[in-house]
Amino acid sequence: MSHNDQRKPRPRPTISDVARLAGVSISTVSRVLNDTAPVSSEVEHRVRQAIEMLNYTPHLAARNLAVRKTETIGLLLPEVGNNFFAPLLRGVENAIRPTEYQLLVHASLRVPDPAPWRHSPIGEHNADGMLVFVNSMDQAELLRNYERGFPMVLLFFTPPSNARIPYVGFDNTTGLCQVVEHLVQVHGRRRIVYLRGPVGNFDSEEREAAFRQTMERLGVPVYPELVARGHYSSIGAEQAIQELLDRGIDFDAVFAGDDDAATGVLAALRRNGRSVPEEVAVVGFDDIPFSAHLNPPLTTVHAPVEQAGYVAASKLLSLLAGEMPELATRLPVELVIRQSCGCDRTFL
Amino acid sequence: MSHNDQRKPRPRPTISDVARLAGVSISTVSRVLNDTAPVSSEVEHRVRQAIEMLNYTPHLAARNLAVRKTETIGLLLPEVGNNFFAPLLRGVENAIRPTEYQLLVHASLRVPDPAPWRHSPIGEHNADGMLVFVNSMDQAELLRNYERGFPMVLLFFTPPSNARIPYVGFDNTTGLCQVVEHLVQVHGRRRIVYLRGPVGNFDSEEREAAFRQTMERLGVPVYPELVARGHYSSIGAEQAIQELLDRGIDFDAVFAGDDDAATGVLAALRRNGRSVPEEVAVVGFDDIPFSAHLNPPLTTVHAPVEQAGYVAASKLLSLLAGEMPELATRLPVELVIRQSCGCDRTFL
DNA sequence: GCGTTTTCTGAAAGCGCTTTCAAAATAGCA
DNA sequence: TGCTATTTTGAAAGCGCTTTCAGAAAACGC
Repeated sequence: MSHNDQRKPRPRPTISDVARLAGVSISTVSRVLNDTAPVSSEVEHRVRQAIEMLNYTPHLAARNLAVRKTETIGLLLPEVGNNFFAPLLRGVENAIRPTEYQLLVHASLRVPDPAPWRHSPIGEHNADGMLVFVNSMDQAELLRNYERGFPMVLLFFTPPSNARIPYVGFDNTTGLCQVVEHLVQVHGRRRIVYLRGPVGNFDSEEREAAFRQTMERLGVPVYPELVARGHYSSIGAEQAIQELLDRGIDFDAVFAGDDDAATGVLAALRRNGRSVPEEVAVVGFDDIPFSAHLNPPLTTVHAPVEQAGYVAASKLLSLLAGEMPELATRLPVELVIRQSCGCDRTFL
Repeated sequence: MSHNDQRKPRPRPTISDVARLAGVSISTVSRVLNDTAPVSSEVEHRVRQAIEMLNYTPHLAARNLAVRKTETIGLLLPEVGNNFFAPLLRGVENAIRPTEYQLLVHASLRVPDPAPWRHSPIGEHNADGMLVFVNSMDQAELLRNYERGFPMVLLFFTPPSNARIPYVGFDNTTGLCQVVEHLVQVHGRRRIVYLRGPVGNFDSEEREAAFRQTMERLGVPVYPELVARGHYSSIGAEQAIQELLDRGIDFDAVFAGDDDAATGVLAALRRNGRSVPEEVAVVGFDDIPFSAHLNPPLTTVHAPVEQAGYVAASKLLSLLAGEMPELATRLPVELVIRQSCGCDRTFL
């Protein structure tokens, strides 16, 4: 109803205003702004003074248009509920900070686009390159961007085989191998439930393959009734476990998929009076900060999320610099043993 | 070293390319793109076809320049380590999604700026308005933007008294009052340690004031040796508690500042063999998802972070629409009682 | 001092789009 | 059919900046 009554909405000064006030041409102002050509110190001083007085800030859109670069890199995420966006972002930020680039973040909810000609909300038109999180962009668009030569790097999934797009992910295979070996070799568990992530999730599928392979190698069967979907979420996992329990299915360990899911597993088990780790051991994946504080402290595999963000952004930066970074990076993960597996490490 | 060998880096098509291919003028193309004026259906069809063929996407910087709007709103954050970044972003995204706006996120590390004329990395020049998180922008710049009439809304802090900038925060006072009352009235605690947040943090100061006030009202003293700084972080709080313990200071409860800090408190206490809640009760603030899974489940006050993001973004949107939203919003918080205070709620 | 470099500066074009403004095409009506 | 009212279209200016190009000024050499 009422008007926005912020005061003095005088129009923002432009480069011409500065030029006029300093008594020079706009070219000169531009030169002192960007230091692209020598300017006599007397003139430079006048210009700086004018800038100061007017409180002038160059208009980025105009600049971008003129130089045909946006100086921003995009980060495309799927639904933002995920607990590891914070560290991921931190990594990206750290890589980007020393540069001129800005970060444009977009969380796509994957709604079908109303305007068919308007492609992704972030792309060639508003970014010089982008970081694509798994499940945030469909394959067709990914390919289209690739064909156009638009710089991208993929986070936590690999590109279609014919596209040479750099990506970074975790060494899921080794991680799973280690945690499973630990469960069966040191704790003698055999009926291990495996909680998958969301359907179509790359990491999830890779982990499952590694799981089956390791189990086979160790000679312990993967019981079909013990693999369920935990959706990498606390409540999803809780329900999955509850259902197994309700169906009277017996198990002595669970790989939760990730740590979020592990908290759900812990909750379900506790509510049903199953002791962890005595009756059932539980392990996660990711090692989010809270894992150490769960009850019992969670044995999990540490995934360097922040580093992933950093590495991905660095790759993109080098792509933008015209270089071709290493295509694939698998960040090493590390088994961190606490107590939920049955080990007796003292806390912290 | 090697070149970026993505193929076919043919230049992106412009509106002129589309016009030429469709055999019309660029004005016409613009019109079908934006539906700003009637276009005969035959022509419209040709244009759409051309757009399709060329896989054309309008260049946003150019468009922004022409219309003098950026269609993006900025979100300025301090260091992104914060655990409630994810829900906050989710709220903001939800509010923004139905609109045309994009979200530009910038985490400022508060480094002194090298180029003095280049103000905030996000501001008038690249956004139509912005959401300013506490501690992410200095007062001078805040005021400067305000004077210019640049739309902003503040998150978790109030503006200088002479600036009518909308803000949203939590009802810290009520929250603190409730949790403190609970501690002293139902659990009879009297020697309560109070862990402050980071220096200069608005919420922290507000909470401390409320704490002192409530204590006074209840007639229980605030012992100076019991107030320390927990920095709203797990390890900060852990150290603070450890130090109190080392100094042999006695206490029977601790208000941790926030839930992150509470996990640190719990860890320190456990490591030193103090039982929670029997010997010392601990409570937090925020109610992050993990709080329910801590050992023991944390009694805390629930702060609707996602809602805060949503409300803040909505306010900004209405500011952008030329309206003046309600200036101050204090989101209600709610005491959630679990077990770390000494209550015996069954889990979940 | 005078021609020649070298340094500094301004005019003007152009980045890709929107948006007047007026002309061209079409429709409406007598 | 002729003339006006209406719809559809294109030319051109302009958004705020960078950058080429060439001219002006200053510095240099002899």
